[in-house]
Amino acid sequence: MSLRMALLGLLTAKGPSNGYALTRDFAGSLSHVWAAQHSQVYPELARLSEAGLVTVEDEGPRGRKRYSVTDAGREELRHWLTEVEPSRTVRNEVALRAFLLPALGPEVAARLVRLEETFHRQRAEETGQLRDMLNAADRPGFGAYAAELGVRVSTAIAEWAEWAADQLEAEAADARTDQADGASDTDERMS
Amino acid sequence: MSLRMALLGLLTAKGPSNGYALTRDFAGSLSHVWAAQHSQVYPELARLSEAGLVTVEDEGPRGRKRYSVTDAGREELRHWLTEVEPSRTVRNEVALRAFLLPALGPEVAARLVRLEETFHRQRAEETGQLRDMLNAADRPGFGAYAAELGVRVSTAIAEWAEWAADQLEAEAADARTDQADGASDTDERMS
DNA sequence: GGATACATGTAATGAGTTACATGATTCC
DNA sequence: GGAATCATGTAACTCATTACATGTATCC
Repeated sequence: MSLRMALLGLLTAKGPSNGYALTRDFAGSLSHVWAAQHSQVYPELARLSEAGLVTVEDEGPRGRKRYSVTDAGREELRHWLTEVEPSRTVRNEVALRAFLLPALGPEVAARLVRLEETFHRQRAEETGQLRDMLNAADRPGFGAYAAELGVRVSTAIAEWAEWAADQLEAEAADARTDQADGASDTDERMS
Repeated sequence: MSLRMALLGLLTAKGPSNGYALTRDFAGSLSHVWAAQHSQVYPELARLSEAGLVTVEDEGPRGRKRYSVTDAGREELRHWLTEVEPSRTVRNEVALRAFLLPALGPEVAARLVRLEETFHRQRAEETGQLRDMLNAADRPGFGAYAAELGVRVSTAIAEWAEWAADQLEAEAADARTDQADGASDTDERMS
């Protein structure tokens, strides 16, 4: 359902477009929000068309199809946004890895988390630039709220990673001094 | 792959367990990290067992099977955490809805975003309590890092929602005064 | 004895990924 | 003429959801 709505939304936001361009949008400005490959986009556009939520305006150069939203499509999007309870199911690999971290020794874990920090600092930076571009554009609004959200979430993750790495390094230091003291309640964790 | 690793990780963290209990973990402490239903858990445990990454320790009361991780399973988890590049594909319905917000009028959008704020403030609160419980437990570590991440991310989303709602309400107020002034470049957005 | 929680599975369907396949235009 | 990009599709497979199906122990 979400992909369907993403497509309706993109076509509402940008006006008529084709599958190829929409796929690029998923790889670009939408990439921190929703992912989709062309192999998913084309069939879904066909289904939307069959359902009367979009229409093929015309066929251009290399078999290119310009889709645009119909009134029914706009209504469907509005309905989904306002009436349908958001799905809150989370499936976040970064968080899963965070959960599993203690299965590793604190030193290895700290190193991994530092990498995570770098990645998310960078993502926050990039998304911030995107947001600034969107705000400067002629038609802000679309994408700008999502970009702001992206910046805030990436920053929060980066800060968590920094905190976690500090914790883990302290833990590693403790373990070392304990060992030096000959205190040996043997550590069962994997190294 | 992630579900597989989540199961290996849970069994590493908690020691031997059965499919029913593991499914409850996904609904509980793991619910803000990774989702899985029992219909996914049981077959995956069977596959893990066949691959020699877990073993059935014994069969209890109502056909209950106690699984525990093997050395091969522990090594597989370690390998995945340290050597396999994390998948960064994002599919976040909250963010998608944020992206699509401007397809609605600012007043309706503001109302929706306020609901979002409430939800995430609550989630942050709950996850914070979970984190405190985990930190007080005899074997902290597992889950505690993920819970801290959850608190920070939920808080960031709640703050974004507050900010966005303020923005949208200001926009709505602007639109009203414009209209009162008779300035009518007609608004094409859906209400 | 009846309700509830424990416990495990399968089947059908839908969503998403990767790989295969093809062809047209444009840029150099 | 060759490479890159534009453009659209399908097929096989994996992952995930919802619904179906069944039976056991425990609590009251």
